[in-house]
Amino acid sequence: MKKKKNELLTEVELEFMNELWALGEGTVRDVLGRLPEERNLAYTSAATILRILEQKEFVTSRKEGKSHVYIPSLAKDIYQTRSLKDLSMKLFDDAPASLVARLLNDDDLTEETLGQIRAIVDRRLKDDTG
Amino acid sequence: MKKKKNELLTEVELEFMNELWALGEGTVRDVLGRLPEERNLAYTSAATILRILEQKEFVTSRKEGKSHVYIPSLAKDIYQTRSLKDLSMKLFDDAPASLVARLLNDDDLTEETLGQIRAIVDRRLKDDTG
DNA sequence: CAGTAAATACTAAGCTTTTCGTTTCAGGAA
DNA sequence: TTCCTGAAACGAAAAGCTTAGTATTTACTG
Repeated sequence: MKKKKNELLTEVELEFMNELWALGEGTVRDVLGRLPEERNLAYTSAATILRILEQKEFVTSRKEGKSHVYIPSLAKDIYQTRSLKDLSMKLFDDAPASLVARLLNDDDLTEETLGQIRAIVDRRLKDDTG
Repeated sequence: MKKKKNELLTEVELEFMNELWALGEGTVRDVLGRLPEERNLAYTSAATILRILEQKEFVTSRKEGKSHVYIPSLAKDIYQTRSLKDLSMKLFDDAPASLVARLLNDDDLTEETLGQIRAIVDRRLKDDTG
């Protein structure tokens, strides 16, 4: 009886969702138009991806003229949380703190980013205790 | 001339690497023995995965008696950093701070985890300035 | 050496993902 | 209505992932 739906997007699905999230909603042509020049994906391929996304219920669509307009049915922030949980589980022994530790260890982090992160943590702690 | 190697592990590859990282090194049987009861994977399947990992150069092996002992050639922390960079890039507009923000927004976080995260950030800032 | 048990190598089937060609369909123009 | 255009639906090829069966090799035992 375990339905065990796979709730994670594939690589290409994520690529498309990112464009839809940025657009709010859009047709096949809208999304295709946002992909980088060198992507060179056939129109029918893009249409297929969106149809699959709809089938998997990551987006819905409505008819407008002769086109379909696709709308994300999953908010980006929800999906971000889901992905982080998945990564934390699979690669950080389910310990979000060690994920943060690893992130902060990265030498490529700029001072600015570090400052932002501190601010975020501070704010969260303030909200919590005050 | 772009080599564009795919440096990310697949789902099952990661499952196996996790066991090898925990073990330090191990044979097919060692890894298989660490998988959960209900996984029920054939010995030959496990052997295939490890062979693939070796082929993709995520592990090396040495012969010991009649078995192969597999050794990670990629450290877990390196791979953690790589994965975080990938996720940050693909889902957080390349802004690690927004990744942290999302992580901290998660209601499931315990007080303890929050405290740990603050400590980690504090420590990192101290190291940096002092 | 021959026999046996355990491990590896080989091969392939069955999925899923990614891509796109062909066909079908709907709406507007002649 | 018939023709044309742009879009969607369908089907399927190509590639990669997961699983496992069969064949072969290896190392020990008598």
